[in-house]
Amino acid sequence: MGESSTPHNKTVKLADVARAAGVSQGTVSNVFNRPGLVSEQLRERVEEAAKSLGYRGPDPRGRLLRAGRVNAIGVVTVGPLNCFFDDQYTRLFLSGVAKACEARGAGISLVSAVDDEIAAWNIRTALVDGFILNCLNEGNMLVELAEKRGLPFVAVDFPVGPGFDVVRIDDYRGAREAAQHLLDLGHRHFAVFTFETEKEVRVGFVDDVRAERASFEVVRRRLTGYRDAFRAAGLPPQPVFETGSEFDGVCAGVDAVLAANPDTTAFVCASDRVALHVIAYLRSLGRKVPEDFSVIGFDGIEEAASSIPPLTTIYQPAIGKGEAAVELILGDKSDDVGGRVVELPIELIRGASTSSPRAK
Amino acid sequence: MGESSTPHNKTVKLADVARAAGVSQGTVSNVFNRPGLVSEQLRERVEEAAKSLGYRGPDPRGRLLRAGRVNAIGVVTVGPLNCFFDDQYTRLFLSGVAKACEARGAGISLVSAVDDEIAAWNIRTALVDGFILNCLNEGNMLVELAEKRGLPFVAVDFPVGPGFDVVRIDDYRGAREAAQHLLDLGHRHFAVFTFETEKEVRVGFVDDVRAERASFEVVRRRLTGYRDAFRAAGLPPQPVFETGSEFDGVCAGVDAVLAANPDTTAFVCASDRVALHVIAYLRSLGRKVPEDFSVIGFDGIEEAASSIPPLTTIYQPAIGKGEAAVELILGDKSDDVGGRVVELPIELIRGASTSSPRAK
DNA sequence: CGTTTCAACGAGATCGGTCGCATCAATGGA
DNA sequence: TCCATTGATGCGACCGATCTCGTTGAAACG
Repeated sequence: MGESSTPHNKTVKLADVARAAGVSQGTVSNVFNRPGLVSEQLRERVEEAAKSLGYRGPDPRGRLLRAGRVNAIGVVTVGPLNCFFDDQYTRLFLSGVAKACEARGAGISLVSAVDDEIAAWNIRTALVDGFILNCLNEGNMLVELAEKRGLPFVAVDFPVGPGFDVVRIDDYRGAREAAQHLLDLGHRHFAVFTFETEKEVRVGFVDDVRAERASFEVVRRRLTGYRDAFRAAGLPPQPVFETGSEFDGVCAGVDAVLAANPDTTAFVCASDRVALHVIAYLRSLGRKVPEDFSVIGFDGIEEAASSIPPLTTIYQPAIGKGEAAVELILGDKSDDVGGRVVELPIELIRGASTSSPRAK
Repeated sequence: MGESSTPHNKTVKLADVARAAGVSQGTVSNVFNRPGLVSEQLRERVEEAAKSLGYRGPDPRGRLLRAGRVNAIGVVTVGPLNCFFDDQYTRLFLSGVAKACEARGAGISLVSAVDDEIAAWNIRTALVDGFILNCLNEGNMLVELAEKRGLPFVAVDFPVGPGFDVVRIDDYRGAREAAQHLLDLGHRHFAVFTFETEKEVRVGFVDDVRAERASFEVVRRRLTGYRDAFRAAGLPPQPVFETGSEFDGVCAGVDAVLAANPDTTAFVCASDRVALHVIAYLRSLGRKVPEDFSVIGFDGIEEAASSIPPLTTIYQPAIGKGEAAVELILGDKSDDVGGRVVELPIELIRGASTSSPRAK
């Protein structure tokens, strides 16, 4: 009872093992990290000492401080952490990020930015080598915070800015192609279903002023694309409705649009998710797609291809965006001036959710 | 040209700011972390010095070494990183993990374990406060590695072991209920579609020996559940086919089973994903569900509820499992003896993919 | 006016490793 | 035999911040 046999009160560290084995710290470090540099005899002695002391190997914290590199990148998103997993498109994007990180042997840290304060703290203190900034609105604080942190970062779907890299698609063209596809089929009365124009979803019609002032540049670019397509076809402005991504908002949108304009024959949706909601709701109302209404999505997620009917949509390479973002951060650092822009191609996928409008 | 005005070659650190402001390091630290403890006058002086030196605030690496806590937990999965995002069930599980982490202000690190060596390195060196071990097979190295690391960890869907916590469901009962549901409907000829029985998928029939030796305990428990249900109903052993989770394997399974036993009327599937594949393939063969065949899934993912027909399935609380795992790691550490077991309830969801077999 | 008290701040000791360089012995060739 | 080379180790200096004490000064108190 006099003395404890195991020194459990203190964590054993490299120096303890070194002392016990009668060697220097550097040698112990080598035993664990570069065993080839150490003679077998000495190595065994050190390993024995380590085992008898219960040493578990070099603590990554000490290594980190010395090495400087974390070997992980942080993915930031506005909103709660689980929004990384709640959305199909985000999921695909992250899948690309994951694939590219894996290939480079890097890890991924999910950092949340539910509110401004948490975002600030997390971006200041996250243990990462760089950031991927997702779901941004223009002038977003995230970019400022990342700049302040001084680590490399990539902004996804963001207006090009000075000194940092951007990955994006041509949202304007995507929107315009979607509208054009329906125009080509003969549609003349549309409903445009858009993402939130402000930080908070506000289900309802969106007037021109609100459309032009939309916080998210993606939203502005797309709305402009639709507008230009309609205008070029000689059509008056078509109604724009902010539905958000949830089923309820979409239902409200369908109801409102059909009440305001019973001639509507085509729904132009901000995402496949919204489009699938539209189809489900129309079906529940006893209306058929594409016989009664044409519906076009955006994204090209898996569910869109296997839905009934298969969705016509604007495919964007979500996985490719994720991979590109990682490459920008982890890749060649020779010109770290930033300001590189990667714009990935989109493509119209002709499914069976669009057709010529029925003659009335 | 004699001297550079900005000392850009070295990173400025706390000590530099302290020297420039003529205060101690501790005071600078307080200015950034506990501003209230510092007189306004001094704070301004320090902040000015920091700004003029381009100091970006305390480096998290130093803080980490000193503080000890990373404030993040690592989620480990066998296989590539992107398998976190490629599977609906995993996605739900992680959504639960994310939610719980968010609530506690912790971050999430995704750590990959593609092969043994990478797993060993990552678990040894991941900057986390604890691990959630996912997708395990019995005797899996992951548990040993986590034990060696000496950090708290939770094993999900794993045989109970000494000294560590486990989150699971009653797979035996789930399987038995699934089979019983179909037995109650009058089915007598089944096909059981199972996950991989070894580390690598091997599409094909599974004999008793292989079934009993299955690497994954989940698989063994479920197969035992099915077997006991059939046995209790006075039925001979029913064919078990290893399909994996991909469409091709499932098609092969359907073909093989129908060729071997044309009387088959019911498919008992390892997951909703497999069940949906079965339904899709049967439909492509011109067979109807549930008129020609009954199909039951496992998991209760969203797609199962919205499929056509809605899937009958054994629901398991994937999100709840994730939350429970986080609670075990981050929660009350008073009894850190480990060995706690959280078993979450399952539930039979009656969809429309099962019915009484058609009289022949 | 002496003493207590408390806030504000400084000094120094960690936290746990890793890296560069010096050292020392052994080996090999001239 | 002697010097150059090579390989294995030891030594000490960081990496960057935070925590624990102890000190100081001034206000407060009797």
